[in-house]
Formats: sequence, C-alpha cells, structure tokens
Amino acid sequence: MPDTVRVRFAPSPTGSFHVGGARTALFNWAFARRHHGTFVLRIEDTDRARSTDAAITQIAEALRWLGLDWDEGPPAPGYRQTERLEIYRAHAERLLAEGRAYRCRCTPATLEALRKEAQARGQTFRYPGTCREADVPASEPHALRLKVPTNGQTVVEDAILGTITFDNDTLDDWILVRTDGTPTYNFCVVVDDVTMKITHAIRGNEHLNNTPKQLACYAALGYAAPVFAHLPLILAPDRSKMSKRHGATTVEEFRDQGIPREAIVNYLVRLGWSHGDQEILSPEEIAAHFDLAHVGKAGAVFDREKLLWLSLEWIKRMPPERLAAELEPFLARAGLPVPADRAHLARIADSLKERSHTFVEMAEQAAFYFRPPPAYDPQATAKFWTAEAPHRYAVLIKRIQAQEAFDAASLEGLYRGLAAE
RNA sequence: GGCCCCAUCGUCUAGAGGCCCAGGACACGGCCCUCUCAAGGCUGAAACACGGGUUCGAAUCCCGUUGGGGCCA
Repeated sequence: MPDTVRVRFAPSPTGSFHVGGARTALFNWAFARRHHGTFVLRIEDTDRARSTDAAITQIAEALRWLGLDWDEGPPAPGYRQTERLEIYRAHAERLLAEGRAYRCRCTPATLEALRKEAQARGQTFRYPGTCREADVPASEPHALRLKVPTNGQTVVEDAILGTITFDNDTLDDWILVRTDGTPTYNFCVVVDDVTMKITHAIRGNEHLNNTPKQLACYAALGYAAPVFAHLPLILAPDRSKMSKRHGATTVEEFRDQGIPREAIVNYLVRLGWSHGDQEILSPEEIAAHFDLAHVGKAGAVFDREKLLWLSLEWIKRMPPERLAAELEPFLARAGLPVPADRAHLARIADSLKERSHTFVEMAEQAAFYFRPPPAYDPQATAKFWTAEAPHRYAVLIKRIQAQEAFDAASLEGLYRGLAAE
C-alpha cells in the first residue's frame, strides 16, 4: 500500500444526492481518514446538459452536514471536469501521437447498421476496428478511439471482490473523444485519477464492467492503475438497485425527517461493512477502524426500521444542549413556539429523547408542553388523554385533578414544573 | 441476449477448515419493570440456496445447478 493514500468521491451533479452516493463518499472518507490520507472531491460535470450548480451545492452541503469533509476539491478550481478539458485534450493528443489511439470516421449510421447486424446474428456488437489502420486524416470529422488488445485477458485485482478476469475479445476499441470533441466518461475518469494521483478507486459495483476498459487506457498512457475496490450496491426491498422511485432516499430528506447525521453515517457504514458485532459506531470510531477487508461482497437491502432505531440510539446519547439545538428548527416547522430559555428547551428535549426516533417526532411530542388543553374537562380528559396520551399528559392530568387547579396561570406553572424535572 | 458479480435468520451481519447442532443487531412474540407510552432487562421463534467433490473434519476450499443483481445492448 502506498504511503500516501489518496482517494476521491466523484459524483455527477445531475440530480439529488442519494444514499448510494453518500455511502460511496463515506467509505472513501473513512478509508482516507483511517490511513491519514487525502480525500478528494471531484465533480464529474461533463454532461453539461444535465449538470447543475444547484446539484453541486446540494452535494457539498450534504457532505458537510454528514461530516464527510474533503481535503481537496471545490470551491478550489480544477476539480470540476469542465475545467479540465485542456488536460483531456493533451492526453488524447499524446495517445494519438504515440499510436495508442486513432481517428475513426465511422458515422453513427454505419455503426448502427453494424450493431443491428450483430444483433440479428445473436452476437454482442463490438466495434470491428474499421479505421484502426485507415490513417484517417485530421481534416475529416472523426472520433478518437483507443487501441485495445484484441486477445488475451485483462485481470482486475479488486480489493473487495478478489481476482476478476475479462476476456479481451469481449472488449472493443472504445471512444476516448467524440466527434464533437468532448471526452467520454471513461477517458475522463482515467485521466483525472492519474493526474490527481489517486491510489485507490473505491466506487460502486456498477462500474466494475468499466474497469477492463479503463485498465487498457492506463496501460496506453503508461501509468500504473490505482487499486480498485468495488462496493456492493444498496438495494431496495425488492432487491433491485435503490433509486428515486423507492421513496425517501436522499440525504436531504433524511435530514428533514429529523434523523441525526451520526445515525445516517452509522447506518450507511454498516450496510456492507462490519466491525465484529459492534452496531453503534461513531464517526470517530469509523475513521479509526474502517478497512476494505471487512467490506462484504453482496448487495444490501436498505432497511428504514434499522435506520430509525439507530436514530433513536443517537438521540438518546446526545447531551441536552445538542438536543435543544437540533430540535429548535423542527419546533418552528411544527408551528410551535421556540422557548427563549435555552436551558428550558434542553430540559424539554431531554425529557423526550427516549421516545423520539427523529426530531420530527420529538417536536410532535413536545407540543403538549406548549399547548395546554383549552379547558379542563374531567370527562373528556379521562376519555382522550389516558391510553394514547404521552406520559407527561397523564401525570399532568393527575396533578391537575389533585390540585383542582386549571386556570391558565397555574397550568403554566405545572408545565414549567414538569419540564424542569 | 452477451459479459461480470453475488448467495448465512424477513432485513443488516459475525464467521477467513475443527471454538458453530452457527453468534450479534433491527423487526416480531412472551415475561419483568411501570400510573400510560416509551426506554431498559430477560426470553422465544427465525438462516449456512441445492447437488457433487476435496478433507479425519466444511457455513468456510473446488466444480456444477438454481436463484438474485449489475453493466452493455
């Protein structure tokens, strides 16, 4: 293992920031921290049509909120692919000059015809290398293709999955630069990882099939490839890859639901990684213990119930002041008054922490501290405020009955007294 | 369809040949605590996909089958 670990998280800013991305970021962050290495944030925004600045902001905010601080990356310049076009161009030209890549003038129509032909024969389409020796002049419209070995095998040594072998005859001369001059995803990734001196590419399993292609590019460029580690996917309850259509899955949504960051980080890290039987892990413990050796190979189903349990566990562990600070915005959102007296709010929050899976729940339960029953009616009270009511309501009612005091002033006194306990 | 990956309780997982007639956690059931609901404690049910090997011995290694998934199309 290189002395200086450098890893990166490279999201495409094309939509909301999902748990899958968050977990990839988390594993990279944890690996970097564990090895006292560098965690780089890189924005893969070459898909200009779908990339937005709003999405970049959203990703950055979510990462910060989760506590996944990056050592290099935006807002510093040079970490967005659209700022790096010159670098890709230079590498492409070098590959061309060194005969590792060639110009291809095959039109989309030609390729489409070949594809259909292959399909008709029940074969997978692979570019046949028509232009490989054609020496297409630069004056003609052309794409740039990489010369990929046509025989032999490409072996990927994956830190999680082990040795994976691909037959080279299943690969083809893939496009590095499109006819319109834009570099392709696989090319950018390789050039970026090389120029950013990435030592470990820790990424989602969906990229595994890109790896042999990329390896060919590293070889052509004359660089050593990083260590690859492909993370198992996060699955929806139906065992398909988790996506938007499976409901609340963005980091922002979880935050809005009042789940503490520690719970999300804890839950996500346990989805695929384990540290013996330990279920509760703080960010510090994760940073101290994380290792690729204990990352599982199989996909993991996302289980909201367990997330909520961890949320409760982390809420229970929070000091009252922190609880008060976290609860405050949720009180406001619930239309409840936020007590000016912070100590008072802290006592209220502390009294509710064992029965709140989220801060949204806590705010709901805090309501009775602020909303006295409009009028005391023994019958209605007996009917509505026993079985279903929160604990403190029952106590409150008892005291009201005992004191026969239910004018506004004494009610307020009772609330205060209870909140202070 | 082609290529690749995966396979322990419903779910997340421990397990790197004997410590495992498989341990922990969530969820679920029961009991206890208790003025309610929680929290907490105890407890119950619940899994090594299947078939062949290898080995004195396999959840652990190999092969196959089945199932699931991903990518490409």
